[in-house]
Formats: sequence, structure tokens, C-alpha cells
Amino acid sequence: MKHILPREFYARDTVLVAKELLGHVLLHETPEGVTAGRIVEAEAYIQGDPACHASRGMTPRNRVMFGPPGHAYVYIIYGMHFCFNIVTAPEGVGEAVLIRALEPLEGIPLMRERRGKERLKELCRGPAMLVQSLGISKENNGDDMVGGKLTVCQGEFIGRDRIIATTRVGVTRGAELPFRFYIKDSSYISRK
DNA sequence: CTCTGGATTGAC
DNA sequence: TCAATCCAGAGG
Repeated sequence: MKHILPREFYARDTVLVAKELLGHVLLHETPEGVTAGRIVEAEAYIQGDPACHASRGMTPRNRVMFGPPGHAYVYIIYGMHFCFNIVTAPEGVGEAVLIRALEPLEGIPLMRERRGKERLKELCRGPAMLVQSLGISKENNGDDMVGGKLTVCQGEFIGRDRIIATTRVGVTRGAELPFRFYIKDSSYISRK
């Protein structure tokens, strides 16, 4: 029996949640099958951070970021890819954690089919890649991550000495903030 | 209504 | 190194 992370886990400081998500398992159950992977890389987006979608108030796109924690925030980037985030902090606070990379664990044949790639490292090595491998789409925007088909289960504990903090990938505003976290010895992160 | 840039990926 | 590709958000 897998232990699902409770809503209280997400209703805390976003930077802390981003770090603690490392090692846990993101799982998605669809009609095609179950796919899952260990979270090895994540980024925090908080209030007052210019790179955060919610930094300039609520809009139709970012409204779920202001809702209760433990929900999925999915949006389109560059007109062609999706990024998946988990809403954090108490309701009313527009913050979230972007999941950037997974170590494939379950449903690997299905991931290969969805991605059209064979190599394990080309399945979930980037935010838009993992979204494709797990079969996540804009339809999942707003989904409750506690008790639904899309959820995070307890995985292994990652000690501080195995977590690296760096600046975030691809952001222009707020580029100096050290809000990207990844597992030091993982070979499945999006880049060094 | 028009314009601009983006939390990426994959091909060259 | 750069094109693909298109929508959200901002400004008129």
C-alpha cells in the first residue's frame, strides 16, 4: 500500500516543499496504464518572485495557484509544451513547485510509447518531457493531487547532503534566486 | 485588437 | 545555436 502525501505536506513554505518533494514518487493512473517516477529535480516559485506566474495577481491562467494546496497547475509554454506544477502554501497564496525531472520507475514501456523515445534518460529529463511520459495535459489543470489519479506517494528520504541548490533553468526575471533543487547523485536531472 | 516574450525541446 | 509555434498578458 502506497502512502499518499497529505495536503498538509503542500500547505507549507514553498521552498521547503520543493526540497522535500525530492525522492518522492509522482504517479499518474490513466486508461492506458500507470506511469510513475521519482522526483529528482524541482523548482520553487513564490510570491514576490518576478518569475512566478502569480507575482502580478490572479489571472485566468494562474488562478489555481491561489487555490488550496495539493492541486495541479498545468500550463502551456512556448506554444507547444506543457509544464506541471503542484500548488503549495495556504489557500490564497499564489505559489507552486515546478516538477522538472523524474527517474522513471513504473510504466516505462508506456512512457516510451508516449515519448517516441527508447532511452531511459530521454523519458522524463525535463518538465515538458515528464508531462508527456505521464500522459498529463491541460485537462489535469486544477486536479486534486490528494486521493486522485494524479498524485505523489511517499518515496525515499533525501538528506540535505544529497540536495543541490542552484539558480532556475530558463528564467530571465528572478534569475539570481537559488530555487532549483535536485538530487546530487541522480543521472536523470535535466542538466548540470 | 495587436504585439511580445516565454518555468522547452529537438534538430542542425 | 536556433527554429518551431501560439497563447497569456499587457497596452492602445
